[in-house]
Amino acid sequence: MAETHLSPESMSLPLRMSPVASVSRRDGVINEIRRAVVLGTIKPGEKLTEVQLSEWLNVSRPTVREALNQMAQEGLLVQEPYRGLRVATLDAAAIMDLANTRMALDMLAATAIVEDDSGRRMRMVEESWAEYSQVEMDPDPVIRHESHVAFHRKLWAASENALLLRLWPVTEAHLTIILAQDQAARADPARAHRVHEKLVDAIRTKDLEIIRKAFSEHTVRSAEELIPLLNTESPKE
Amino acid sequence: MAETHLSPESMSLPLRMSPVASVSRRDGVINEIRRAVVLGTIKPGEKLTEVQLSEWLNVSRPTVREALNQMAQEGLLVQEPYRGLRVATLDAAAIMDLANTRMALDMLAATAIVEDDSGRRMRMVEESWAEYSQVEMDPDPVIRHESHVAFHRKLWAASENALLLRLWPVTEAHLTIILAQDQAARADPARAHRVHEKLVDAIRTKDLEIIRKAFSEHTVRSAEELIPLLNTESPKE
DNA sequence: CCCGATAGTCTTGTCTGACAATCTGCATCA
DNA sequence: TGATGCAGATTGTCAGACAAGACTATCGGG
Repeated sequence: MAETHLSPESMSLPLRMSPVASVSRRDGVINEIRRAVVLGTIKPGEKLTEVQLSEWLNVSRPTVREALNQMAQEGLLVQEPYRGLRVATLDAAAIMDLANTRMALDMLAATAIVEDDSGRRMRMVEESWAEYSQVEMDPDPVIRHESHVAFHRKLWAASENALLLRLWPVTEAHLTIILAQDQAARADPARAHRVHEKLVDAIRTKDLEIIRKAFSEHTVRSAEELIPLLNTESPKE
Repeated sequence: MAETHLSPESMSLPLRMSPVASVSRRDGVINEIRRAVVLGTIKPGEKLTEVQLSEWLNVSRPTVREALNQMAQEGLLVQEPYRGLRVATLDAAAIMDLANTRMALDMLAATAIVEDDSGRRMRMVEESWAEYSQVEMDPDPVIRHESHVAFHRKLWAASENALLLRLWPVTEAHLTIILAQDQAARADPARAHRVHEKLVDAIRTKDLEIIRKAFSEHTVRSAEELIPLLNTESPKE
């Protein structure tokens, strides 16, 4: 996988319409590493070195370093001083922590959405759902993961709560780790579609109790299903 | 500020938890800038340049850069590509966002604390309260701010929710900005003491409704009081 | 006189190369 | 055999440099 150079000059045509703000090289590096984690190319617990990655991705060490710092701050990587970085591993407790925290924040977002009389926030939800529906069946698991993640981020964005949006990257990192640990988790896009459709339907009712049940179904239940699947092997290198 | 070496061999008991993990120079820079923001030395909206800060703090530009990146990620600074960094400013909506989000997450933490039968989490709350009480009347406003912030962080830590702890830095950054924008907000330590005492008392009852009321009193009310005090001057340099 | 284009400058983004601090593993010696 | 110390590896930090994009001010045209 050494030939994934993100040389911008190779493509002279400015016709890429991806809204990815990957203008900077650092963002490119981040995307590349994140993709490797999602794909399982880099396994949880595996050690990463700055020089290795800089050769790998054909960028300088400072650039790699900035990317790694950011990802460590988000929690996708864990950093031990003078000892390197590893892809984070999460245990059963962490999975439940994520589920509980998302319940709280998803409900916060939902409350803000249903309390908006202008209908703008609800419209944003519909937009997110439409975009998600378009690509959810993509054969590329990375694309599916990204669209899934983007859907939930847009749900938070629809609440128009500025802090919530800032909390998202950290939440997403945890989510990514968990899904990366269990490959089977993203094996059933049809089921994912049904669950998310119920979620949107619930939000449309504007009944917070119904919404809570739908989120519980979506988040807590899937977490409880995920925990027994944990392969609890010790971190190796 | 360089002589903070305390040899770990001197104390053989592994009792100490976090003396200051500021082993690195980057953390020193972060603390320095954060302190300047809290003190009002750097005002919201003011522009920061990397070279200026590196001369200022006597460190290299890459080090300053790493610090600035981290703080931008936390939200204390806002970063516009090729245009520099400024101390973030928050409007009334953002203050209410912070209050609502903290309500949700504080209640999540409180729920985890009261549901813990071992009593360990409640003991952590008591510890946090004891530490906070010791320094809350310190004449240095920065010390007071830090102890206040540390108290709330430890409340989240007491929930033993790993994700919550990772969400704290972003939350703290918003809190810091808001308090920095309104100097008067930290002018009354006695009142702060009463409010926080009621908070701890409420948690001791283990009654979630009482706890909710206390947090509401603490968080939402103070936010509503803060909003009219906003000096809505345009960002200058 | 006012307005728009262009050049210069400033700041960030990135690179190269280097050195110090620290951890790890292996070899040596009591 | 066990402890010690040295060498390699990796991170943390530094210095200097250049390119890319954005801001500013001057100059020319309407």
